[in-house]
Amino acid sequence: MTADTIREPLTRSSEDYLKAIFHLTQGGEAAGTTDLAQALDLAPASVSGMIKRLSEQGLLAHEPYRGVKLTAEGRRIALRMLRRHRVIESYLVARLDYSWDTVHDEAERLEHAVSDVLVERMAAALGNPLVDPHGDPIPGANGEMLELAHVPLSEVAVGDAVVVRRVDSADAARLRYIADAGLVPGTAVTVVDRQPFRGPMTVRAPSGERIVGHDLAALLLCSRGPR
Amino acid sequence: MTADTIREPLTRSSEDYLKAIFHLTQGGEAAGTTDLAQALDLAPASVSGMIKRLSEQGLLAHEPYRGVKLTAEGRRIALRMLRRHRVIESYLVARLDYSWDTVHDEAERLEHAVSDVLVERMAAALGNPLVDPHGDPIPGANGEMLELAHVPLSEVAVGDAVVVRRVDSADAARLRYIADAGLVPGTAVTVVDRQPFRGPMTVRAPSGERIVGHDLAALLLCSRGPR
DNA sequence: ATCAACACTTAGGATAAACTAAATTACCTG
DNA sequence: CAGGTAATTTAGTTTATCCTAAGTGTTGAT
Repeated sequence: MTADTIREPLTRSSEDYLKAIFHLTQGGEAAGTTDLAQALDLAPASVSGMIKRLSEQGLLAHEPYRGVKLTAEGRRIALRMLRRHRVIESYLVARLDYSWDTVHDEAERLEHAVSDVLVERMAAALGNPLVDPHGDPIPGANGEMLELAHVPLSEVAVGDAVVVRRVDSADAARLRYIADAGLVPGTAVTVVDRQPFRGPMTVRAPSGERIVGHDLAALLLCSRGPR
Repeated sequence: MTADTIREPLTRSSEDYLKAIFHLTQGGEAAGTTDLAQALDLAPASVSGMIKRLSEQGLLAHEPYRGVKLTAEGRRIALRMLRRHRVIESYLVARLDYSWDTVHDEAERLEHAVSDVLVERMAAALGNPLVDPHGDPIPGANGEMLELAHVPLSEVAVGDAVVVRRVDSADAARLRYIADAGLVPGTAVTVVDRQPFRGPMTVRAPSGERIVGHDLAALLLCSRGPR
């Protein structure tokens, strides 16, 4: 009986915290207050306060001085936000002429304002896509998400041929650079050379040979097969 | 030099106040605190407080105990919100299968979140429409608005033929009723009979003869000519 | 001309979310 | 294992927006 509390609608801030925590805990580790503060561009003390509120609402599991993880409910909400964000990005790019480097900020605001109905209409209009324009998987309406075994380009061996599937960045300038270099998702590339010690690598792409720095290569997630 | 202050972005609340004041002052009269409170579903005291803040920001002209009007700047912002709202409604109906009775609430939230770029993209995608699905004129990007000489159906004389152009209501149930009665904008109707003392009237529409109450007829704005 | 009713404003308080400054805890290093 | 550093939390303040309660202004009816 006490199980399903009547949940009052979350604030924008709360939604942003949950999203950020979701991202930070992708690796399985709890998210630290400072990391969260950095991700959200807030003072650590502000984050401590919000962590307390969200924990009281049952959305976070907080071990003081140890960090936070999402509860099942918190995770459900985070995935809903992620779905919204990625469906919106997909729709804006496909139907309203947005480019993949400018679409993030718009989606960041809209994701807090759209209704579930609108998200589903947009998804349906696009044929329920499984990935967004950056190659990121779009969680389903029930929270299930395609999990793909991608390898960062920075870890592909010399001689190997892979396909760029996903670009792990929201930075507009970086995304434009990647597009200009002809390394968008779907591009087949072969590693020609790799320098050690996080040095640059050389890849052959349809657009020609490119020298790619290690940090950038680490953001280009690739697959060997057709997916 | 002091003329153009750097204006920090308005809050959602402020935008809603400006919109409501715009509507209430359409007739030329100043808007009273109580009317505003009713329109926004807030306590009058809260409205007094916000009026003070918005006046200090130069968006309202407030005569204590006499009501408020918009300044030029306040009006500019209100028209921008109105454009957003009506462009969004138009887009959702045209492209995402919304019906005219459900679209209002969605637009009400989105109008605070969309960028100018997105609004213009949506408008362009629809060929820059001049009216929204309810027949309300959409202000231009520069604030100019088509002003049409419409007559409420409730004031059309017996025997006269007019075309419904605009429905002045945001209430979903009422809008559904109007659609069911076949009286959406664009419909040609002839007044067959009118009862006095705000009584019902009978009109002939393509869908058949309809008896329309006075209050509803007052919401159906009509024109005689092609517009 | 007064006063009751209503409209409006002021005063004071609550909540959410941010901040800074100060205190506390954890952990690594020597 | 003591101490220092970095991470975290607590305490107290600020801003925006709402509230209720109380006080003030306006006005129409007698």
